[in-house]
Amino acid sequence: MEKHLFALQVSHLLGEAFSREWIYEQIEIPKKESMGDLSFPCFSLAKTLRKNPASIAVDLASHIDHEIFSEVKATGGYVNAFLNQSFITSHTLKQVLTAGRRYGEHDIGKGKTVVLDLSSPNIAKPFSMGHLRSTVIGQAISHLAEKCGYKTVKINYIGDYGTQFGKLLAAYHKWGDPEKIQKDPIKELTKIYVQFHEASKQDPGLIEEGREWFKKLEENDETALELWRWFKDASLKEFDKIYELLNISFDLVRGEAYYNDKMEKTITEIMKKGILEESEGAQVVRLDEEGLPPCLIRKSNGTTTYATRDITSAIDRYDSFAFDESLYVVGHEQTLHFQQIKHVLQKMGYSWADHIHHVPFGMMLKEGKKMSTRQGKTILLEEVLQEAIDHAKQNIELKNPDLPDKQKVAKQVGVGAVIFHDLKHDRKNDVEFSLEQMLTFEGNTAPYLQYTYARATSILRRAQFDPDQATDQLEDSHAWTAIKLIRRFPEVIEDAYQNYDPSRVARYLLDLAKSFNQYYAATKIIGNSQEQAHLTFIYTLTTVLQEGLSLLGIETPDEM
RNA sequence: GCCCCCGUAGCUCAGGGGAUAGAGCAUCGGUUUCCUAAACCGUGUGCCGCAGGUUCGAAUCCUGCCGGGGGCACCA
Repeated sequence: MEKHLFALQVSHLLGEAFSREWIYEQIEIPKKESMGDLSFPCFSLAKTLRKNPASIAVDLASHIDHEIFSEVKATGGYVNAFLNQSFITSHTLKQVLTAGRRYGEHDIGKGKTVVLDLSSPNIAKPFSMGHLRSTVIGQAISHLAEKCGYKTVKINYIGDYGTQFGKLLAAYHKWGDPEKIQKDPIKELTKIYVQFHEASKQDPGLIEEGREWFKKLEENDETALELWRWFKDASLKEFDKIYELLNISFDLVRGEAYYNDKMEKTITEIMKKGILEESEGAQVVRLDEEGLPPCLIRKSNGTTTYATRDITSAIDRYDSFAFDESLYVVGHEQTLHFQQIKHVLQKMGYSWADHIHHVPFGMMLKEGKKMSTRQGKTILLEEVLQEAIDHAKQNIELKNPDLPDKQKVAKQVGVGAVIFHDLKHDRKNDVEFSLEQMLTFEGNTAPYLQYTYARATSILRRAQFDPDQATDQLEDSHAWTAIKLIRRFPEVIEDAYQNYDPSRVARYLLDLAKSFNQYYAATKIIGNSQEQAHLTFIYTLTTVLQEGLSLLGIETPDEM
């Protein structure tokens, strides 16, 4: 509102030469609060107006006048505007009070559907830190999409097929111990899988055995199928424990194997479009015009690839959900793969292929290197979560031993810390795994945000705040930074969704909490002459903080 | 070899054409007769990988180089 008004005023003064849209885009928030609340740089006007930026700024500043601004002044080449704090504060508090937790909603996605591919762990393998990224980023994006008015369909596309299972079956017949597997399936299966890889270095014949077992699986050999089902069920049970901890559910859980009998149709279709070619005994779609390597559709031994499966599943997703956007929250090492399947779909004539977006993210690194299941280097998420919860429990015993429901709060704090540690980083960057950092509960962390929330709600509780008694007339400069941030919440949501980047919300919440803690340290609320107004402000802040954290999939205990 | 991403404080990271480059952690010091000290305040920190170029203005855009990572059809 204030930004539009500012642009409008500047636009009137400058006349036709510069569009209001352009002026609006130029407006920025000054680096330092002491410089003002909004700023318009005049440098690029200098050439056209043939005046130096500083005098343009002086000229503009002297002519801007509106009750929403308490002061407008020129500083160097900038026109800096200070907002009328009581007016804006009152307006902001009113907005949040009216909307409640719906504050920040948009209707840009109204009537539209977003399909998300997220988590997608592989059976018989541990749920790694890498899958955590896909899961929590995907979950946050789905929440953001819903906040923007979209309907979402969350799909967990389980990796339950491929040559790797042949290897696992071969390994099982060599070293498998049914009792041990029964007891701790993923650990035991991973062990023999790693063992298989070690042994195959000495004995390459093992790889051939693996291929043969996969062939049996494809031919529906009963022994192979039975084992495959066993491993799959056992794995899914393990994954569910983690999903329960993370508090995430899916609309559809489906394995790649689901598409086994549907791929011939896809291949036939590709062939009919005349884009399928023979190459080195295999069948491919050439993507020379796009500057990409060919997309392998059928291997020379007649079996299909995951590209074929992903093309088939993409078509199936469109047929089932008629999506407006289809997002794949998958690591950036698969960028090429998604470019390929998107282009193949386009060549097949599907215009909706343009609405497929790979949402890549960086890898979890260990000592600067990719973690690999084969080398047994993966870090188990379940262990990390457990350590985080234990650590939270210790903190509670130390700092708030009388807290009721300690175990529940420890879970909320520990899990929140792990989720937030992942989400606060820019999605695209690689993250160096550090248990120490994940277990830090001070500074830029989820526990910091939760603690802020708990302290704020604690005041409301003690003062027996009743939203019906709210008043929006607050005069307090300490609250100003937080008020301005609360105003920005809706645009942060939209921006984060449109960039598929939850870290923007994460960093925003840190700023918001920081501003509140500064206010809190400087203000005595209970007994204050404006007590009701302060409580109202705190109430709106907890609303935004809670809603923001909830978008990230993080819970907010009232006490901790 | 080719393609993509990254290089900012001791560490982990923001900032992605605009003002004196910022946070957190770590260091050191301070704040509790007061609503949760998982907090707040103060303190120090930078050839923004290197070299050119574009621009009134570059950490930011372009080119080259160096360093790290990922990918490049029968793994997914």
